[in-house]
Amino acid sequence: MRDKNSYYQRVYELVQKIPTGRVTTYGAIAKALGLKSGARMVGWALNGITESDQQIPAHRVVNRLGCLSGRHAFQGDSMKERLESEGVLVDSDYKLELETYFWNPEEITI
DNA sequence: AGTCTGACGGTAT
DNA sequence: AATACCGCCAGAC
Repeated sequence: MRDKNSYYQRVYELVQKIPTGRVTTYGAIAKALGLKSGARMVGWALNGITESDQQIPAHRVVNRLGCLSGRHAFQGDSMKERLESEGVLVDSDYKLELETYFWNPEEITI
């Protein structure tokens, strides 16, 4: 098993596996990685991404409320813009229907 | 070296 | 049902 040293790497890989037009939550990622409550660490890992690493769709990662908690790390509403560009309807309050767009990261663990 | 915060989540009150 | 507090790991001050 990967050492927790690769924790960031795992988060990046998982996020890159998020299908277009789909979103996931920090908790789901943390859980998929085997952590119980490393949701904060997931966000921390994504903190080193930002749009500089646009190859990593960090904008597809939202909190369990379906709110774009990390939109502040993007320039203005670039996060919302991208999601809408992928077909994800984002509410005026930077929220979306998790039930509709939620993607389970454990799904690829098959 | 110690303390606090941080792109969260769950449990307790 | 809503709000508050605690827990997780790592980094920054």
